[in-house]
Amino acid sequence: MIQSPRGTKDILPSTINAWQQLEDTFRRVSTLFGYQEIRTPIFENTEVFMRTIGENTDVVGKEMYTFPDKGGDSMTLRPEMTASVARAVVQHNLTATNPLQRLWYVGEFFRYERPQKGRYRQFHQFGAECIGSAAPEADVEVILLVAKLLSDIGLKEFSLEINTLANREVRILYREKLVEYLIEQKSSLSPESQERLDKNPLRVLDSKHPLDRVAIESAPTILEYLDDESALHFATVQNLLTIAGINFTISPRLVRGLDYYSHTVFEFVSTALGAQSALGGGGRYNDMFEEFGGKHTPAVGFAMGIERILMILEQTNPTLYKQNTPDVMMITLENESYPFSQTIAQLLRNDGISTVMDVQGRSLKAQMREADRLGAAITIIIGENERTSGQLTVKNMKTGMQETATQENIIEIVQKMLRLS
RNA sequence: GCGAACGUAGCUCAGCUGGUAGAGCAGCGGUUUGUGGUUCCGCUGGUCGUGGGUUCAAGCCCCAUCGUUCGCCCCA
Repeated sequence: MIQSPRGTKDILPSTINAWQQLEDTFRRVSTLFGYQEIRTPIFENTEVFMRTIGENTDVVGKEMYTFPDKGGDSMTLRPEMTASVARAVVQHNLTATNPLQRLWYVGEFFRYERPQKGRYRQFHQFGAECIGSAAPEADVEVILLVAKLLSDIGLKEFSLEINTLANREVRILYREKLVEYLIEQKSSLSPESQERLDKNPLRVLDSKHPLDRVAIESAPTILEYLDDESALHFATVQNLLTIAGINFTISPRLVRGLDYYSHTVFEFVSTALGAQSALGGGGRYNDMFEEFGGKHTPAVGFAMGIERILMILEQTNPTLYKQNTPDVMMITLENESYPFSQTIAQLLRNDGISTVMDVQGRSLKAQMREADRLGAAITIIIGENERTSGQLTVKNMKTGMQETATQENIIEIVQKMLRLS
């Protein structure tokens, strides 16, 4: 048997309703905040991600789906969206007509790694980017959007963690200080972290390895090195969040895995998940647009993993998974009645009443059972009697009560019955 | 990429120290012939993940492979 590739999943009709409802919420909340949808290609020139995400990050180092196309160019299935959005904004010079771009997206992404719960090779993210503002108000706007989204989705068990990675000068200075400190402790660090010392020292702070815990606890934090600009930016973010009534904690060790962040970074963490606890996160990236030949454009954005959201909702909100049910099922008793049955079905459908009918020539009992299984609110029985007399039998499946109707008033009768049930 | 566990009917699982497979649910049909969801009865459905090997004999033992799960790494 041919199976779907490792780390990929079919989304079947039994769960599609939850996906559609989530997508509706994404669209609605994004629109509430004035964000507009953007769609970009599923693959890009590999360079798009190499430049922005950082060559020493795991995403680029070992997780990208990269392949040569037939012309010999290196292509990569997108592992995230921010780089693609930045590329598109520069390519179409969107900021020329409106220097502030509020954009959102939802789609599939690809990372080549070992699948486990809540982590797949093809996965789905929702995200938003606020492009063109360096102000802390933009950072907060994005966080408020996420918070509104989570609460509208019905997710309660999460917390917000924030940190600042400051501006470039501070970050470089801090990185030096941190490396100085860590080198003293090098022998007691985990092998992974010893490796990170050269490549991505900030990531050591985020290590969960027990060996690193002691060193991390007493490591200098970036908060001790903030200059006036960075400190003011971070303070304003905190102030605005507080005014908005958003609870948060400051985690000086939150650094995110990608190279492009500066100033505010944040993560929404589920308290209901295991190892894959991060629901979504984001931060400010002020230096990405130059990479694509655009002018300096400060921006802030975030992304959240849909599979993880669904994992939680599956337990807390099972009604999300309810499948769509038809309003009416036509029960057709013999071959001669099918044309009449079909005529009635079309009549109902043209009035916006979802209607199914038997297409297998099954028995009355079987058709009734199917109507029940599909959750049809109403059945309309058509046999020889109805066909010759023009009197239709309309049954309310919940109460079991039956009425008769004619072709002329059938819509009226069905509408009334639907309103009552 | 590393470590561990697990793959038997559509689903959840049983299957003794190796003797060519079973239950519940679901599906289909029936219960006096035009009424579902509850009872009762019957039926369909599996090259036991796949490919090798050991054996008179493999769902069970061995090897490989694919997949899943849980960790590590990292992240959504």
